[in-house]
Amino acid sequence: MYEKNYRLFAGCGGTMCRPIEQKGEVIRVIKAPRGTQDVLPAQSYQWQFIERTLLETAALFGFREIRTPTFEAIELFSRGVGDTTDVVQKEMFEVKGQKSRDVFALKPEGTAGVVRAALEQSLLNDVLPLKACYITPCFRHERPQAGRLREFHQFGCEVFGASSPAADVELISLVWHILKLFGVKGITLRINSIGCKTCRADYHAALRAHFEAHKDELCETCLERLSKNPMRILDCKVDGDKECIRTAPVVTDFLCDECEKHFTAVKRGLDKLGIPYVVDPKIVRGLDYYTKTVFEFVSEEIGAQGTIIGGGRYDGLVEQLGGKPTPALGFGMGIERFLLLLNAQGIELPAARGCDLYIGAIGAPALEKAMVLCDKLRSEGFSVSFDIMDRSVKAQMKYANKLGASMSMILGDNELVTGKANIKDMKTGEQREIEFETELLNVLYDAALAAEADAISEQIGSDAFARIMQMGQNA
RNA sequence: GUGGAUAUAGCUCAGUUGGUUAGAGCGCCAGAUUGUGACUCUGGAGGCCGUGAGUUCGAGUCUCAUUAUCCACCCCA
Repeated sequence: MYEKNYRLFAGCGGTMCRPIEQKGEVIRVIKAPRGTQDVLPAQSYQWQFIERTLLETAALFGFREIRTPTFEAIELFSRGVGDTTDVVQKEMFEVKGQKSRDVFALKPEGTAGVVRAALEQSLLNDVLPLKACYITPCFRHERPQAGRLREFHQFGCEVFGASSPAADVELISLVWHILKLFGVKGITLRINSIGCKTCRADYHAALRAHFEAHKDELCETCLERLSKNPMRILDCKVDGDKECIRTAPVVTDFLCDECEKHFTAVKRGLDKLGIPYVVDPKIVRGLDYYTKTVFEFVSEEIGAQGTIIGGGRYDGLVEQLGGKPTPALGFGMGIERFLLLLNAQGIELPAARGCDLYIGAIGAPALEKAMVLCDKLRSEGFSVSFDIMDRSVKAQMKYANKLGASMSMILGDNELVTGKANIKDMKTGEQREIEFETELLNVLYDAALAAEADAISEQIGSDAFARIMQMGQNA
């Protein structure tokens, strides 16, 4: 029987087809698609905390959240991100409804959708600058690797309407604030200017001319890059330290006056704010829309995919997507990569809210009472639990311990008669008797007040991180 | 898309030159005198050794294929 059913799945391969027999039918366990990740209950507090902190920090800089669809017209990306980019050419997920002829793309990045929404909803006709931020899933069909998933999440910030270098500096300083807040170290800010439309064209031409002359020295991928994205050759892992690369022309020598001035002002602003950076003429962003300032925040600690934040100015994008010429800039941060970094550096995030009280019960009448009490306490805003597993008292206590309940109380026939029960502090083990109908709520309020007082005293003299943490918890 | 490594319990991993019924630690569940957690002790559940074929009297172990995972290239966050 088993053998027979098992054979039904022979050939489909992989652990996803391990059969499980239920009521005579074989039901296989389905695995998540390649390159996707589950955020489990035990870790979701990390996500919640990070997301909250990012949005709140961005709010300090005047950014408000925008939410745009997960899928968009394919043309939005081919026109926005660039027809020739890898992202558009070979990494997009396409989706369509079974009954519809229209094919869409799952968004491979966040910026294009924001620009689309800004144009469609006429946000750019309102007060400028427009500052919008978002947290969104992004999808790219690549081979999964450390720090590279097919579905990943991006926190992004976009500024529209500001051409001043001060905008570039402010945006970078937002990232700097975030990194400081979480206490991450060892991140390098690398900046570059890749010029505007005209001076970049000049530079590309010069670069191509240079490498055409050294074609025989280049590796295969670099030959491909020569036509597609010649700046990438500079960063090649194979050819990286060959003579022809050292002697190659440098972008910054080709910047027009305006771009040159802009870049100088950005560097000056960063100096003013005390933000350390490295000018790296090899930085190339893979998306076509970037102009002038580009930057990356890179870590050495999370594997080969070390760019945690990447961004820059994209003065031509709005026009490209049908709006009037509007200077703009933004960045995207990979939340999974950021999490990898936090873990690599052993940075602990505040734990999720625990259980305030566990009410154990012996017998049906007591269980009913526990249920009613829990219901009442929950509507007062306390996190409480009771037994829904028909467990023994001992097992209930064990469970309360595993929940990390701060207090516990057991109800049985005796308690129902006297109206009194022992309430136990799970940390110290101390017990005291209370009248649970009248005193329980006060006990919980007292405990909450004491916890808050502790938190405040810890906070005195502490940093912004703790304050934001507190803000979040009170919210 | 290209290359390398790996695949044994929920997790981390043992498993000898191929040899009876595949193990440990952690976790989970249950007990250690009446209705109270943590520490300790005892017991239990949970695996066709990723899948398919081959070699062999005999395969978790050797060979091939396949799938998946990880790492790197590429690309990017």
